Amino acid sequence: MIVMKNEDVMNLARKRGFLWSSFEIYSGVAGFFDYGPLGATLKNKIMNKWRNYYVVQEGFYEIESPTIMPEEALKASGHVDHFNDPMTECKDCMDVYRADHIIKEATGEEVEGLENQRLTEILSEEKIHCPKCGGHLTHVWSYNLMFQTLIGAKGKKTGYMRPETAQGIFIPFKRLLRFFRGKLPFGVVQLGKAYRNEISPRQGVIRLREFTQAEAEIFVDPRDKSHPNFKAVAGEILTLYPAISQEKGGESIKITAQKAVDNKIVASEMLTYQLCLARRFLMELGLSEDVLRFRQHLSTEMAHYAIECWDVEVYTDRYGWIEVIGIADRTDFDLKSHSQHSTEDLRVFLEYPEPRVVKKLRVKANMGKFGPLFKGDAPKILKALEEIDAEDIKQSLDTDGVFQLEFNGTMHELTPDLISFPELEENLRGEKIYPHVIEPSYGIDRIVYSVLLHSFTEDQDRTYFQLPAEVAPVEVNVFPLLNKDDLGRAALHIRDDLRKENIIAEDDTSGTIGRRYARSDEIGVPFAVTVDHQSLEDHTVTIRERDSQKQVRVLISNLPETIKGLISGKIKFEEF
RNA sequence: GCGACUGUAGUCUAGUCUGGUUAGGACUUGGGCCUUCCAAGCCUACGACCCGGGUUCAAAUCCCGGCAGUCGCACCA
Repeated sequence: MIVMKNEDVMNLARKRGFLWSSFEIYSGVAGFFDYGPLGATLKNKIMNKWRNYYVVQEGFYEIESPTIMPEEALKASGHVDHFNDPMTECKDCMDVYRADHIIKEATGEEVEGLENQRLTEILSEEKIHCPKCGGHLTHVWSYNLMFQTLIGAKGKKTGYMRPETAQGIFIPFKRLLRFFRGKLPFGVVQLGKAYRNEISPRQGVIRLREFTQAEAEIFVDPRDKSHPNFKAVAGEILTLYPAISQEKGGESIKITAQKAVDNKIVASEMLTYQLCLARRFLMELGLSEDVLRFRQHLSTEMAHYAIECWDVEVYTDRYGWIEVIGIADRTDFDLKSHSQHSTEDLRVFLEYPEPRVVKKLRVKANMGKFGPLFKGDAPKILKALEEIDAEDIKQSLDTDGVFQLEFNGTMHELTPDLISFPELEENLRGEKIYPHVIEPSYGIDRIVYSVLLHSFTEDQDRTYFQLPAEVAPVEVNVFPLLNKDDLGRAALHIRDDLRKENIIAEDDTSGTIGRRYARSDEIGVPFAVTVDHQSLEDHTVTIRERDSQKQVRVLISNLPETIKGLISGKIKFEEF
């Protein structure tokens, strides 16, 4: 049974301090949300769980880079060009077009890079109308998904809020490569805010203008996308929705990770391994198999940097299937592009298993003649010769008897008596290549939302978040059964003892015990400890489990250890 | 971005059409009473007309603008 009610979930989340829209007293700004006291803790716990997965278990390292980036870096990444489209809209049929595209279609002129105002003028000068219905077009506006800012007192340098955390990992690649002592594969992660100035963010926490990403960039040898630990996940069953099924209107398929690779449904072990990891992560957060699927991007929707991408989607009642994680093979797009724009060599030297012997021609000058002929220019001409493929020079000499070299604006004729071509055996130990990047990119806010949505439970007389104990923002509540005698004081002692053991413990004395259980359940506290009169006599208390509402009695002295075991899952409540 | 509709305590809502007393109720929440285990009851307290401007003797109510929300269109590299 799956109960989801976006409305009820968001109401409860707002009421109990998980999530609310930001800047409410100034009537709010669309696309921004606050995490309240419980929400922030829940989110942090989910992020820490993510760290445990990727940093501790996978052995990747976390870095932190600035959220403001200079224009050059985002030009290299392709974001400046892809986020700056001049748009125009038909006043009649309301279709939206790229203004430069329409003009090019109508006039054949390339107008890319012109100012919006100029484009607007061209539209009216050339009497260009809506290609669909012939209606009038609006003025041209910039459709820019990045938040722009100016860096420095004089504000001469344009900066942008980063649209993804990934770039912060690609840019210092040389230093990272050195940190990992030059060996592939290695993984670097970053958790942090990213910013996109969405046109119309109207889907609550699903499309935020400022959101939290957790991204891992795994740098791999492009010729070897196997995974050393693939066996560990090979038997896991994945719900895949490949591009080809989507195009044919087909259904998703259930298939083992091994078969997905064997049948080439997913391109590599590396990618498939990441799918399995994502699935495990979400399931441990309480999302069940039947609300999860992996949808492959169609070639038309793929981002500019990827060759293959799988979205991990979660089913929601309000929005249908939503993407919570994107797992992409970004190839060498980013490193190559940053190399070209920055002139830094971001390649990795990969050693061959065996050195390769390559036979090669070398240009050898007969210095006895070469020197006197060219005098002072001789060394420079020699250097220029080395830049040219020896095969080409030899061929030219063999056929024409002369090789023309342009140097410093004058032509020099090189004759066969000046140079010879001894054959050399070169010992190649490896080559320099751009690593490929496998990138799982988690949308933390959407995951928090999914966890709340799917943990939301309504039974006959309770409404509550059935959060996994591991991520519950309050781990245990301590209640005196009644507000009299010394029960309250005893409860506070117990609460403090639990806190000393790093357990998130709260107390509540307001209202009847039933009301307090209800309040406690509502925010998903997995366990409640109740102090009664018997506690004062035999030093025992009861532990009540949220989901079963059953109680067991334990010694107060064993309580912290028991609660810890229950939260971590090492002790099962049913086993008492 | 465009259009339609909507906006009263934490929540749900009465009042708005037809301008006029101290903006009413329920739930929630805080304090207290009662209470030996699952939102009971009683007393009590806190708490609101989205923001700005206009019309008027007087605006929650009428008008204009803004913001936000919902829906539709579009957008979502």
